[in-house]
Amino acid sequence: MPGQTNLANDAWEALLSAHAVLMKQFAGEDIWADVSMREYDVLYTLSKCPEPIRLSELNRHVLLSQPALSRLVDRLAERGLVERRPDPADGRGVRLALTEDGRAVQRQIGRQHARGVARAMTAELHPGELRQLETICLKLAGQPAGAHSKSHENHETEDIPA
Amino acid sequence: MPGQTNLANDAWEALLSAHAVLMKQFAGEDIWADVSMREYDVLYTLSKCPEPIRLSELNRHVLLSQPALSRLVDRLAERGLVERRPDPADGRGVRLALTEDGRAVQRQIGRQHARGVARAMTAELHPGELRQLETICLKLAGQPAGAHSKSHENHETEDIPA
DNA sequence: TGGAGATACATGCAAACGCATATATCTAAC
DNA sequence: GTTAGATATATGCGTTTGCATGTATCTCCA
Repeated sequence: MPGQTNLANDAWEALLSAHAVLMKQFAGEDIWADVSMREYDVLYTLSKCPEPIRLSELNRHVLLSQPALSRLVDRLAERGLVERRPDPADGRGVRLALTEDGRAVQRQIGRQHARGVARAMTAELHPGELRQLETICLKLAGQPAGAHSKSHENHETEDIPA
Repeated sequence: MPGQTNLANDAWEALLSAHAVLMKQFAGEDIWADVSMREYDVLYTLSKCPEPIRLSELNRHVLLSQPALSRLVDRLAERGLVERRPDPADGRGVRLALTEDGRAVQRQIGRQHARGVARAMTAELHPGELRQLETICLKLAGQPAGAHSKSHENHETEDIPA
């Protein structure tokens, strides 16, 4: 069934292309003086966790090798944006959470970044397409749309992905 | 209109998430011994160009800084996979193309990678969704679906994105 | 024509990355 | 209770990245 194959590969290429174009656009946003996009990605992920999470869990959401993430978190901790403490339940593990500063920084950058994201996305897509895109991508990410595992329902205008 | 904003940001987050999950999956594919994924991305892009292209043009398709791409191409050239020659029409520029070796390597890796891509994408999405995804992502990438600028119509099972 | 500014690519250098591996802890089987 | 193997994170090290900037060429207008 090479038809399916081409269809799938064309879709993946398009996704990759959209990702690259938008990332470049966002990278040019001039709001990354204090915190790089990768660092923001970590801060954002942490901001969505109701409780401290493990490094390995964080690593599932961030496209970095485990050592690279470990050291990135180091730097954020040294800057006082993230708190890293041993896990009482597992001596090997660490538990990571935003500090107050970290949360403040995430919100501040996030607010600005969200405008850029909304601008870029709504410029090309109408609401129906945005919903289609979300649904499809959630499937690809392995968390089908119905599965809103916990919180995250309808914050103000909070919540801004990287 | 914060409704649109949330919609847009949720869609972007989903796209980001899908990208990360799939990239990790593909990275684990065990076909990247000779050529890294980033290098393959360059080889693939070049493979789709009917004629040599400029570094700056290539850079529009690859998520790397200009100096990083310049050096990545250097390495590929040293390995004999890419040919880099001055542009007769513009003394500042270079023109890049795959060598025969480069084309062979791209095809070889691409063939295997394409299977992984097809497997991952078709596992979660049906053909209609694949088409929707492609259409939407092409809009985001700024090359609306109708605009198939040149070749690229219906090769065998050729054509495998990174 | 000539010179200011823009553009294309390359290079110096510090920071960040990935791979391999070390270390510590946990788990489970005996 | 030991011990073998798995898991979570950290560290050494060579490679790659990005930023700032350098060099060469092009463009355009006075």
